[in-house]
Amino acid sequence: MADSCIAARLSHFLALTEEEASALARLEENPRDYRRGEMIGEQGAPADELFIIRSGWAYSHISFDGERRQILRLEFPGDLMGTSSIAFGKASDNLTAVTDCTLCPLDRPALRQLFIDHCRLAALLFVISQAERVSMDDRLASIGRSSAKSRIAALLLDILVRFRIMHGEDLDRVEIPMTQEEIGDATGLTPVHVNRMLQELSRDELISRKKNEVHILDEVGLVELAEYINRYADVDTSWLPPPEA
Amino acid sequence: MADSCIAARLSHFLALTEEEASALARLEENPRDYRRGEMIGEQGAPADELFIIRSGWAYSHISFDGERRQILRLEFPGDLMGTSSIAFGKASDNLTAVTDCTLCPLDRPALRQLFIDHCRLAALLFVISQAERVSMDDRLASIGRSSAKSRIAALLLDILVRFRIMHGEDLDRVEIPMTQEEIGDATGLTPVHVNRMLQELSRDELISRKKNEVHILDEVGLVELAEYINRYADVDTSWLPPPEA
DNA sequence: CGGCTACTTGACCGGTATCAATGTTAGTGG
DNA sequence: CCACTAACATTGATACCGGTCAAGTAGCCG
Repeated sequence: MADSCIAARLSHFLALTEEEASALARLEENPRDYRRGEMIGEQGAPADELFIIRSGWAYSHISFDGERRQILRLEFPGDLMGTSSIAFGKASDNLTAVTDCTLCPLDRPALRQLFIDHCRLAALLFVISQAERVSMDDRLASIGRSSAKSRIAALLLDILVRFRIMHGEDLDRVEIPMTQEEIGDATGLTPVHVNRMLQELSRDELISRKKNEVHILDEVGLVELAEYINRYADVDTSWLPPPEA
Repeated sequence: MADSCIAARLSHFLALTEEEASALARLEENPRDYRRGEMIGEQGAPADELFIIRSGWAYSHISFDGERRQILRLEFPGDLMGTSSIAFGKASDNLTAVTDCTLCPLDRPALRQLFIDHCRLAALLFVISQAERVSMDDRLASIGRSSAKSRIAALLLDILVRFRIMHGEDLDRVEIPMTQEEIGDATGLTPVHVNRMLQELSRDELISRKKNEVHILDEVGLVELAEYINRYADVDTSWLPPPEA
């Protein structure tokens, strides 16, 4: 099987059949490249594509009066982006490339076919989307009810934990290619204050930084500070329909 | 057919086949009553039920150290609560009755069977969960990036717009049976500040209040202040798999 | 009537935003 | 290789929004 990002991602939750893996691989036939900072999709534009990230980072965000904006989700290799446009004809958010990245567009008919042919994968996508929703719940709680320092800690942990899905459990450092302004847009803070909080986290010896790389020194301390709950650890796939053989 | 809450809800989005409707009807169990303030489900508890609200208000919330908490979603009649427990064995949030209310519990194992037998319904649930996610996106943006007054305005508008679905488009006043502390838990504010902002909205003649009833005086002004986007436009289900019959 | 609970009001404080200046790094063209 | 530039990161000074604390008021229900 040619390397399919989405298959690699899903197989962390479930042992895929040969059939399923190749159906997924077929979704990724026409990769498209975007440059750092390039806008992939725009709020309000008619959208009948989803994207699977093959490489690079992207994020979805809502912007207000042109200045303020809120980053909603960071999207990593293997993630399925733009799923909100499944429910609406129009995109509800902007998609922007954080780094140069390669995406595999996938149109709604293809997804539909997947739902028909591979119910088990459909159910798995549903489960994953619930997990994402729960993690949005946690972000809402974090932004609504905790301090700037805790929010930054929560963001860092979320990135770390999600990277571990692809890179192994002993990962303790991540290259974060976002500007501090972007981190602020994700956490609801100003860039200046992001900077100060990162410094405080370093001073508290919870993390250390070199260039864009963040090294997690005291994960337990960070988890406590952020009141972080790792939701991906609890995903339950035992109830899914059986493989179709 | 005895009135099935969930079939009624889903048929707002899609014409159900006879087969599908009766499969849904089989999921239903006896309605259950809860009193104002009663906890319906608890964070971390094993959860194998979903609920459809037949009457009353409820909300889901996460609580932290016992004091602080964040209300995630307000749930009104017709809403499906507890879907995150489909993906996890355990509830990720608390469910509490705002008013006395009547709920229809749905059996989770039976819902699993539904995924196997009726992929189209599974896809529909997927779509609905995406729509909910988009509305969470808006709340995240509101809480992350706007002022206290705007957040209150956004909450009021959201309640109003969702009530209109059931009570008609010319509705301009809503009875809100929440305490100001609960409004604070929904918007990430303290009860004291909620009070001040409500008074400011009144002083600005955007709303007026009598007891718990809020009268929307200047909807355009509120929408502008909150930068509110009404997402409850038609959900697009045109791409779903065809009925199986 | 008393004792809740929720709402209201005022005084004050602190965390975060804002504004502004400086330092640092990467890229670009000569 | 260096000068120039443009982002981005860092630092400091100050302002303000919303939090905290505390006291008082108004309903409501026994």
